[in-house]
Amino acid sequence: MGWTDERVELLKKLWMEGLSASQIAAELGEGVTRNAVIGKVHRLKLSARAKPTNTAPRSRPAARPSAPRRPSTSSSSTSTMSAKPRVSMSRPQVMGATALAASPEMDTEVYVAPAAAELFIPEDKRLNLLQLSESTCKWPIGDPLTKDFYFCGQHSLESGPYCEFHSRRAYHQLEKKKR
DNA sequence: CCCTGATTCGC
DNA sequence: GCGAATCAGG
Repeated sequence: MGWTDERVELLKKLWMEGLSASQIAAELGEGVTRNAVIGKVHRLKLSARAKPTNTAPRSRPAARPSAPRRPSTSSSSTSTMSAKPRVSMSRPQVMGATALAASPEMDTEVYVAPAAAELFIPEDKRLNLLQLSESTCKWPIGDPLTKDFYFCGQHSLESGPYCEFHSRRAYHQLEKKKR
């Protein structure tokens, strides 16, 4: 779908209201990605959303060595393809003053706090060192010097040695700690 | 990992 | 003009 006047206006409005590109894309409907939104925003020259008192130096040589762009026709490269439609994503995710701008459906949502509950592994699910396997979460729990030590043991992700919960946890800690 | 906007460039 | 891919950052 092209950019009709209406859609452009909505884009402008939402952008100026401070919504993120992905949120605007979701608002505009299917077939519109956040990249499309950002691209359009740039073309409209309304990038500067809020510039109180500062001349942004815009220092960025950017880097585009010579990597091949889109492979027009995705031939059959024999490998495990894991498609991720990225469509079923509708997340309010409150941020700043943006939240009240778009709210098609404000339902009575019940928020169930995850927290500690997910960290508790029933005894019959705990694993010792010898019980670990490829698809087993290797997140250690407890004191290794004590009998009170075991591994998470949940089914681990393809992308790592941990289950979803612990994988996320490990990552965040690492990035934050990173130098 | 999740996400953000910015940029480039084939179409 | 459009937007996917990529970059750079949080």
